[in-house]
Amino acid sequence: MTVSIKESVSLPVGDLSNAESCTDLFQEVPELTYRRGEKLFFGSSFEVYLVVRGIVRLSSWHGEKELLEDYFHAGELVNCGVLLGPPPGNQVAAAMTHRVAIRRVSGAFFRRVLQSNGKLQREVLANLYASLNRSRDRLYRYSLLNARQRVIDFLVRYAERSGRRVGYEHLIKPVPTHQEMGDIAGTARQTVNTVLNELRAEGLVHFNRRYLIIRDLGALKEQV
DNA sequence: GCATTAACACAGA
DNA sequence: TCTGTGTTAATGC
Repeated sequence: MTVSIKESVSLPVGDLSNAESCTDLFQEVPELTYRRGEKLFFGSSFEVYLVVRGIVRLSSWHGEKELLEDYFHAGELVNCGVLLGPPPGNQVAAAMTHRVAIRRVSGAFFRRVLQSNGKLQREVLANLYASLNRSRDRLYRYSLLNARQRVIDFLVRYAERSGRRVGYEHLIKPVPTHQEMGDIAGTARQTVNTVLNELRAEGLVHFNRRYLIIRDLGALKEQV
């Protein structure tokens, strides 16, 4: 079953066999925007998505329970696996931040371009490898870290991935909600709140609804 | 003792 | 006024 919330898949035109980067494949297709929580797809998707703005969360459903598998920032590709085999069928991709923009092309089109472009093949492999590593890291975190450490680990990773460096500090803006941080860290939103307040009391972070500043990323890392 | 669940207050739409 | 979020207290494992 393929169900897309926003239909109208358009194909890029022109010769892309010499494309320098995977993002080139998305240049001709229109940008689609999503509000927080809105679904990019559910069930199976045979398309590949480029995140242009915001964060996309990918999760899978197992009966009544949802497992957050991965999340993707601007510039990253979602659903790359469809280039190598059929999608699992129980996945949901949704906008995790306020305003998410993506572009998408069909997996079939993507595969055609890949066949004659070794550079893009290596880029896709690197992308899949990075995703594999994130999964392995998540397994490590769930089995070896407690809730507090997982929240801190999330902060460090998030800051390094999409935080802005301001002098010795790191600015996270906009701030994910405690609910979202809890989803990613695998804990309750109340626990996230408790940990953040402890870190604030220790002078390691400063935050409000609009932004979060990590005073000392190094000191934070040592707590994981 | 740690983490989740419950309960409540508050802010923004 | 309603929904989502932040905070604190109670409960369970």
